[in-house]
Amino acid sequence: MRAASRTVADGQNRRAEVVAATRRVIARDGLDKASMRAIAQELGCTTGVLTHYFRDKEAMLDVVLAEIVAGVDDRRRRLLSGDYGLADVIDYLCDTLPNSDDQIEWWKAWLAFTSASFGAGRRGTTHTRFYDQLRRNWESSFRELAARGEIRADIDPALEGDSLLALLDGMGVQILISPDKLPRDRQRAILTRHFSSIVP
Amino acid sequence: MRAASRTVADGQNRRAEVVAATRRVIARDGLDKASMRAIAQELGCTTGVLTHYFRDKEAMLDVVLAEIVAGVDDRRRRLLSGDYGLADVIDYLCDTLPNSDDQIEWWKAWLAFTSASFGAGRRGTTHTRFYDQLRRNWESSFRELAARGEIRADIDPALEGDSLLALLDGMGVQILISPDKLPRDRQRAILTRHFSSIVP
DNA sequence: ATTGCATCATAACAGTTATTATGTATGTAA
DNA sequence: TTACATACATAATAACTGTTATGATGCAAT
Repeated sequence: MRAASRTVADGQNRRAEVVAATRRVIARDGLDKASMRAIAQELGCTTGVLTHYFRDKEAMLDVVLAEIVAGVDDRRRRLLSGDYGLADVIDYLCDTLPNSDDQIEWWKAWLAFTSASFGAGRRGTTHTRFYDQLRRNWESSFRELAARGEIRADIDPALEGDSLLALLDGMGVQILISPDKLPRDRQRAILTRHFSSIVP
Repeated sequence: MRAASRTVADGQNRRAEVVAATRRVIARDGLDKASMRAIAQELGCTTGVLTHYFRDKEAMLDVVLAEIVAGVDDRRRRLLSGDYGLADVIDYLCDTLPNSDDQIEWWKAWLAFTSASFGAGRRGTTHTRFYDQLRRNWESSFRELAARGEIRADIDPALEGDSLLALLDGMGVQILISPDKLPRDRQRAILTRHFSSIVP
């Protein structure tokens, strides 16, 4: 009945709409409040839609988590296009941090999965592998920056990657908890201070 | 009946036992799995004990959260006794990070509360106030270190506090996710690098 | 026209949740 | 002993959880 109000080819997007609604509820109300009925209500339908496009609730959450990871990759690929300096990295980091509504949603959902992954075993590996990948990516980026003379040549790329990853994660959490204590210019100051020891 | 196997004056400690069991279950199985029955089973009793000493489940969780905050304060007070240098701060930070079984439990529980506090509003203020306090504490510590000549005199104490707080939080999360990627010596390396720009 | 498939709604199911009320020992004080 | 509060266990309750089965609707092809 209500399907008549939808356009055709919606079936393709319908699945993505479910995922988006799921992520929205998780970010707004928390992972524990993200029940099938709550997600369905967020989308404006019944749970029949969810069960039609996904076998399990777990399958839904897996896709949400996968999209978060893919989103980080996408933004990072945009940074790496062409020659980028330390200033570009700082700009990229500020865009990645939970400043915009979009990023706040991503970060909250990601953090919800993170704390939930401690108990469970299956989704925990997703986190370790994702962070391993981020570590390797940053390491190679710092190696590249050092080779191009953007930063000092005697730095330890792996150590720089680990340090930045930790700082970034911590800043994200702090911003989510009290955004007004850590506005954009404050973030830039922290990042600039962090990189002050590796500028040539 | 089973109360006969307990000693007298237990009534005083019994409440603390409930809190400890609650924290244990949260750290091991996650906040969502920490049901009244699960906590009671962890303690080896029924939910009657829990309802006897606490009005709500929420009241229990509040005490758990308060104990975590108090634990951080206790450890910090031990650091501030007497003259402490930058090396002492690094030692303290390594002890605070989730390296020991105790600290792992504290950190996991804290992180569970953190991600859960985004949706709810009541417990969220606990987080913001706690972090504000940490921020102020670190700021004054850095000011003191600068006055004593342990670190450079031209640093920004508030910025140093914010930076360290973020880095510390991030390192804690990273260690919980993949402890073998961030062992103790690696942690020390990151902290040493972090402080390299403020040594005299 | 009819068959069939995709897309949902509805309802029932068993399980789990926190909360509450009630019962039952045990110890203490009068 | 009697009276009473402490310290639990037990059980019932209503609400909520994910999953599943069953229908209903509309479109597309035969």
